Amino acid sequence: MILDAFLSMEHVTAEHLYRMLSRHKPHIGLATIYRTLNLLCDSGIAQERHFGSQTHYDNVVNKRHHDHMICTQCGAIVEFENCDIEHLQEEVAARHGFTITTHKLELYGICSNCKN
Amino acid sequence: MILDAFLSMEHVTAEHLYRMLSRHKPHIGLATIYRTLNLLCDSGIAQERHFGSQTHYDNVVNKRHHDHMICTQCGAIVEFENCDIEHLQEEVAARHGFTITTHKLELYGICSNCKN
DNA sequence: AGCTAACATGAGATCGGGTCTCAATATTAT
DNA sequence: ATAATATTGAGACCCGATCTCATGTTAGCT
Repeated sequence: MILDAFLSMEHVTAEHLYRMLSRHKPHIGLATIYRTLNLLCDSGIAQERHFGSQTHYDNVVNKRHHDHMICTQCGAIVEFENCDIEHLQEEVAARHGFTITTHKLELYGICSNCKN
Repeated sequence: MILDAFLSMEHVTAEHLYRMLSRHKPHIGLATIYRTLNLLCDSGIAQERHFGSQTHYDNVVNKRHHDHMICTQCGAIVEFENCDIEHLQEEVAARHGFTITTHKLELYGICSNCKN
């Protein structure tokens, strides 16, 4: 159930899944949701993202590496890829003798919908 | 006292300040440290950074906008500026009709010291 | 100096995400 | 059917950060 619900959306919080699932299964526990989401992360199906106070779990099935734009008004999350940025990051790191293992790039702002 | 201690270093956590200051002032409270750090943030002297589980407070007096590289081994934090990356970010955002208000770019990896 | 109103402090309670525990339940293998 | 193993849910617990409130400190008046 948790896997199905998770796969049906792009980004979700544990709380959100909990609310969704407890409609059909009233005694589901948050612990199980967190446990399952952690399993999904371990298996590479999900990835944790820390945009705000709550952890978002990103469904990365069939997705390549990408970064995020987050609308601070409606919470919309848009994904994007940009090799040029990645390349520049490597360049900066090399200049400091640094070897990158992971990185985090998040753009916060107002999405096109919220401007109108 | 808190301001002086804060200004004497580049990045610090509330806990770290607390341990430093309580050596000379045993009854100092964590609440006061957090309150003061929040004031410094409001006044633009400090900026919060969320690298790990604890909030780091970045002393931004006389600093321009910059991003960070964090060594996952020793915890060293290196600052860098890169206009090209910023520019590409704006480009990506514009392509999605997005107006950036802030962004977060963090490179995690191994610093030159830790490689030896 | 004396008085008061306004503010700052510290100890500990509280909050909020997330994890852990453990008894109960479900699954699997024999 | 039985025993061994794994999963679940309720609630306790953890940790960083914030809030509360009684006490201390400071500033502004006279």
